Amino acid sequence: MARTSGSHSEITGPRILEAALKLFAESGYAAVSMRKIASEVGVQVGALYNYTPDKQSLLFGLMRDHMEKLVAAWDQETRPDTPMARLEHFARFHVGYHHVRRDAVFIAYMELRNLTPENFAVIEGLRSTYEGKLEDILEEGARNGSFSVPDAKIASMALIAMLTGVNTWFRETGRLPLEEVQDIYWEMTRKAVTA
Amino acid sequence: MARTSGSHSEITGPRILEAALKLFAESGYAAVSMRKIASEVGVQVGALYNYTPDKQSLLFGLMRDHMEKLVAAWDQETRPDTPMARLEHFARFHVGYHHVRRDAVFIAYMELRNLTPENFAVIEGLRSTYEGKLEDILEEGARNGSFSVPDAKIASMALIAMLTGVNTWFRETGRLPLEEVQDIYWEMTRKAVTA
DNA sequence: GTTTTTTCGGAACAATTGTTCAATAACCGC
DNA sequence: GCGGTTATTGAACAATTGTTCCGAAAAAAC
Repeated sequence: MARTSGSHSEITGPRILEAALKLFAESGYAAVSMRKIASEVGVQVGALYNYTPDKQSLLFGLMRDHMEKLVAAWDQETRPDTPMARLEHFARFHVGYHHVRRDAVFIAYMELRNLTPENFAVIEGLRSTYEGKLEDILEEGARNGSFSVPDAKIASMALIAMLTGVNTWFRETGRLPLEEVQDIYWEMTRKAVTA
Repeated sequence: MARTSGSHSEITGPRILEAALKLFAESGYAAVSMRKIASEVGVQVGALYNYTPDKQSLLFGLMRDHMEKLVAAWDQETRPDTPMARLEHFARFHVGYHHVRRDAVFIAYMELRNLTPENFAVIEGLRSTYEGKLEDILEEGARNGSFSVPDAKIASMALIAMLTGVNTWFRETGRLPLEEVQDIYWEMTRKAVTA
């Protein structure tokens, strides 16, 4: 056989990315073979190489895409007037955005080791950019007296770790709806940075 | 050749565990071959199987050992009188203990996916046990009015995520000594759970 | 309807994987 | 220094890995 009936790059391409995202998140980059990805898509291994030069690019593409969209999404959010309101917006945005993109978030945090040094630097830069958004909010709030943070950089890392942690346990079928979880985490966030 | 001069199971055994710990932490379980571990120890692959039945047991043994020691170490700590003092002790202990065992902590959090279901259940149980220690403190403090936490379970997960996050960025050569970092994180922890 | 382009199957490649095992040399109690 | 025990080598195994490539079939262009 050769080209299959109904095959289209606009269909197969995204399906490969979806499959890779899902499988990398489930089992980890190194544990997922190109054949497993192909099988998930319903295609032979060779076909994957019409869409990616190699496995590493597949991973890097997914991670870069996620991080760029994350930064862009935050930049497009409304910007409330006060640091306090901006921090609340950030906390809720972070939890919500990360929740609906569990797999991509998981990969972006877990597969850094499997990136080549150059690719790692790119992702790390994007992560640093995003983290800087929170750091800026904390610094503004510290300056105008809204917050009490001795070190905005450390505080931003601490808060992001806490907020991102929601993904490790929250399930939509669980005890609480996401909105209540966001309320709780925002409350802890607010108290942690105020006097 | 056969047995090498100076070889001893009391020496090789621990060295294999050290090498596996280091390499798993560096590159991830799936990306580390048994040959790489052997090479790090300075031995041939076959020799590893005098010390572990298979690769999975090597990983599981490292993770279980770490988690059991973590729980035991906390149980042996002094138990201050008030929930507030106990929480402070926990925050500082957690950051300190995790810092000096970076590799084991990293593996215990990153390689859960590579455990068989039975092994996963064991590790998950130990993690839950440890987390329960913090949850208990928060609940006691909530009952006697020291803390203001609407949900001790969620709060404990949030705090552990925040505290564990220190490991992702703290380096001893960095700007601050660990003691100051512990001060900052304890301050955020305290404020996050008080009214 | 013919030609060009797009997309994929299927086989092949060398390299690497986890694991087993017989042979053998070093160690150690006597 | 002899004999049993312990620890390791080195080769071998089948299975799987990422990647390449050619031919062929479907789709698109004309």
